[in-house]
Amino acid sequence: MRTSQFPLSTLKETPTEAEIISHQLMLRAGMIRRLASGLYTWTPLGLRVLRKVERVVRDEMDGIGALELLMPAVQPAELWQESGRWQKYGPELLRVKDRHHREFCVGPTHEEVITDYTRRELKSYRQLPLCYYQVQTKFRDEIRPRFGVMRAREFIMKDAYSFHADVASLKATYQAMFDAYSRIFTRLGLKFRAVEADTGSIGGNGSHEFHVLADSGEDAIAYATQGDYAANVEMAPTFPAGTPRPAATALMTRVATPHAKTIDEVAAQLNLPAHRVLKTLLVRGRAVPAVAVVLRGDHELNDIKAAKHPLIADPFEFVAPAEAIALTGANVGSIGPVGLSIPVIADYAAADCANFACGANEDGWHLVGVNWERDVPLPETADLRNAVEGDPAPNGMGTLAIVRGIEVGHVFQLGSTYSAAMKCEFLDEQGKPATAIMGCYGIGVSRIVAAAIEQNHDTNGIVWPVPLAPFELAIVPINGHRAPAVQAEAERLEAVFTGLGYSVLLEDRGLRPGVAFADMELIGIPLRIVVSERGLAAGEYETRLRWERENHAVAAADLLAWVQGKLSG
RNA sequence: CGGAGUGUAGCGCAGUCUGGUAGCGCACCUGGUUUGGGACCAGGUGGUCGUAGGUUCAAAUCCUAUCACUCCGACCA
Repeated sequence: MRTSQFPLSTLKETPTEAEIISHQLMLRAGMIRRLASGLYTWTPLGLRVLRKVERVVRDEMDGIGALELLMPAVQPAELWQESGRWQKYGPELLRVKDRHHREFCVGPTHEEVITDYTRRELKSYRQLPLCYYQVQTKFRDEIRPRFGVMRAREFIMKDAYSFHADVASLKATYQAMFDAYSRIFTRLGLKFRAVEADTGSIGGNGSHEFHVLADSGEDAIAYATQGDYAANVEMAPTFPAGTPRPAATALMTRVATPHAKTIDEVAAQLNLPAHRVLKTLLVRGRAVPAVAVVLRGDHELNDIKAAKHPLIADPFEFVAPAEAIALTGANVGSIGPVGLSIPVIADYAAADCANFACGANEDGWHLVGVNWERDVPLPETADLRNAVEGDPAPNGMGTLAIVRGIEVGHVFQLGSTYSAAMKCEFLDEQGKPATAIMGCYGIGVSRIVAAAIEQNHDTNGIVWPVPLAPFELAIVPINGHRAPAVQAEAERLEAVFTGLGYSVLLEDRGLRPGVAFADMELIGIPLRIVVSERGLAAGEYETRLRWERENHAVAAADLLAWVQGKLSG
């Protein structure tokens, strides 16, 4: 391909709409153009990268025996009503009516369609297991699309679904999928982590998310400093210290804390660190109007864990501030466990505190030197907070560290949620009807492109991992339009490398070298070969790897081997 | 949906307070000089100032409504 024949519409300046680096660079490199909020056109350049991702994904899916099919993007409401999700899904589901006023949705996912397809085809356990996948455009009417294709409304996803006669078969396919995902992200050259994930409202057992590690990620991942434990922070359990509480050395005393509302304000007035101040939050109870949850001041309530607690309402909800006064006699900010008449649950870490401060259940007053058992009965304890950096790791090895990640894949043992609701059945070995067990497995194909840029860029632009690059090789002749020998040599190299199966972009716009280099760097071509009169005279080429800062002088005879060595790795 | 903000040429912006009929940089076109890290000179194309009303002799500018977009929050495979 030659630059004169290929639309490179690079921008020197960053459009204001782009907030994160991958979005900025995708716009500047001319990979995407916005059509409306959350809707993007992939340019020829951008599409080349997208296709590279798809190629690797397809290759690995085919490799584990998954079968590609293609389902409609638009789906009839009836299927969603059958699964119950027509009601559950909410406004994120784009619903449309056709000319006959029949209801449809633009598919955000395809569990219903695949289950419907399979129940029509599936007769016997002998057909199982089955595993299908597709690469398809999905639509989710996100409340707030942002970050370009990272969180777009329309996006491309690889979704796979498996059907099984028993759990053992499901687990085997789940493991094969898990391994295939690991190979995909490895092949794409991305730093990633598989983490244990919340199974959310869908239910089911095993679930892992695959995250590309990047500071701009929307998810927090907790991982063990030793061993390979990793989980979404919302999933990482915390534990009691397991050592005796420090001795009660202080006397419980009432202290005025005028106008102190937040933990920081209270801690400052009392001259105590935040972890010595306990906070008391009122949440809706399952059987009672309110339950008090006590946490260390420096910890955050985890509402997923809270909603799973038998005393706490699911879904989780805070008690309205006005109600708090009636229940405790004090406003939010001055509530504490001492003398409360509603049920109290203490987080493990809060229960391990001694000589702590807490609200006095009277506005403007706190208690200091408080101790469990001596001053207030030790309530029921539970894991109710988000794990933080330095917490003991759940695998018993080292402590937790926290990094940010971009979720690019999710594998999920669905169970029979959809197959039961939609009666996806088969005859088992005894000739009895049985319900299929399902797994589902997604990869955010378009999101991977953005995630890869978040992880691979520098001040000059994108630094594609070789497997993702829109072109592997850039050939830049210096003053080719004035030096026929240079131009001829550049074209010869183009033909040679193209013939060897490399994707080559030849710069033939007659630009000044600086402009040509800047463009090739912005769009992230991994390897650049410069052809010049100087080089020809010396019998060598100047090459540069995108992730390096120095040029290499490569003798003409060695060029082929050099390129092959760099691009095969 | 709540809060904040922005809409002026393809992109980045000034002009709005104080009304007088639209400008700068980049990009683009023509000619010339240049050519190893985003050149220079000269000339040029391109905007119903988001949209619709209103006030006024006169509106990018003041008023009203409306739309779009961005950010923060709630929400979320």
